[in-house]
Amino acid sequence: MSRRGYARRERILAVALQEFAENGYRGASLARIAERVELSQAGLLHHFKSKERLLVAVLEYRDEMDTRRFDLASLRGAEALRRLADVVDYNARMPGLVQLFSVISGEAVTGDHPGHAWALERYRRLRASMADAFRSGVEAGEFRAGLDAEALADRLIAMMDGLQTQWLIDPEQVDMATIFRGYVDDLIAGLRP
Amino acid sequence: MSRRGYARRERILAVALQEFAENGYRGASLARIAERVELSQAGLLHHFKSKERLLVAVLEYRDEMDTRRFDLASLRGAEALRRLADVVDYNARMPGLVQLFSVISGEAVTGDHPGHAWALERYRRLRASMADAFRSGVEAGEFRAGLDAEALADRLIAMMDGLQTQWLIDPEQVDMATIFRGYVDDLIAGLRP
DNA sequence: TATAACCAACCGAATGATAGGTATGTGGCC
DNA sequence: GGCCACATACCTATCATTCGGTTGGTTATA
Repeated sequence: MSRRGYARRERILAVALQEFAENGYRGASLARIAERVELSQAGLLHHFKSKERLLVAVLEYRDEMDTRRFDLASLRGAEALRRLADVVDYNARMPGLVQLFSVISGEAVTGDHPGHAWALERYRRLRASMADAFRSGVEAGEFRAGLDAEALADRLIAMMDGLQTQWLIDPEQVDMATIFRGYVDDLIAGLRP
Repeated sequence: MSRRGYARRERILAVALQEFAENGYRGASLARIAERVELSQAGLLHHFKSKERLLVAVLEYRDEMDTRRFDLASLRGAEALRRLADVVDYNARMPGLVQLFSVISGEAVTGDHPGHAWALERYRRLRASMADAFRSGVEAGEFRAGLDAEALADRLIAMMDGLQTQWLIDPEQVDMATIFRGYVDDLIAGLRP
């Protein structure tokens, strides 16, 4: 891939991210994306062979950015939870990213959706990572023994994602970042041995 | 409206609910809904003048069923929270209803979506209702004074909705009802004066 | 009781827009 | 010269919606 081609792909991914976030997978149109990148539709499909592949590429692109910015898996105990609250803080300043995630994972509950595999994988990875954090917190004496790490991880993820949806629908009423941090703080306090 | 017409409308609403749940608003097609109701597309549009109106009718239809089944607003304190856990129990046996809600509120984060007003209204009503429950719990001496009723309500709704999405995407790993009840029980225990 | 008027409940066909995707060609950079 | 990065042109499918009708039953009137 040439330098020019590479730059174009980045452009396409950025625009497609916005369009998918705005309209969902089904609602987004290749024609509109192409127009915004100043390309013909066929030209767009030269870079990504189908709409489905474009979505997958966008999701991977987003995941890659996230992983680079926050290395959650390497943290343990309360520190991991606080870092997750940092992620939410960051997201609160990036409504586009949150909206992409929210719209796509809403659509992707259907098994045949092209984003389904991604959503499933993301949940499992995040759940495993947070469950580890709870367990390592126990080992470190930070959290009381006997906690249900998987259930706590599920709750944490549900809280994060649920607040995102609420915040997107009603941004004036819902202070996502503050509420999430409040939950995390209460959780840490409640788990002390 | 004739008896026959009324029955037809009910049929349409039931089928449309499934289709919107399956494919979202944008992904659903009037042609397919009409086909399943054994009606021409024009015949379908005789009963509901546009796709948008059909969606709104479906959402209202679902809300009405819910309201009839669970009268959340009249309950107070811990009782209201436990009743919400009952709702989640019930939902766990009705994946279609949960999916409708999940898909539509995912799509409806965009302001111009025909379900946006519904989603906004639903959040605000539910938040007010649950915040009241927390406050009345304080008055009854069930919960400690000084709690942030609105924030707790937001958390509760986020938890419920977030778990629904997780459950739909990964039903084998996520036991929505149990996890939610666990959260509610912990919450009630943690709020004791 | 017969009939005229009306209306809900449809249907078939057509509309214009838009969808994703393909086949074929071409200009420019390495 | 060869390949990457496109464009033009085109295809078929599907979309929501509209129009102009036809039924069959109900209601009001004479």
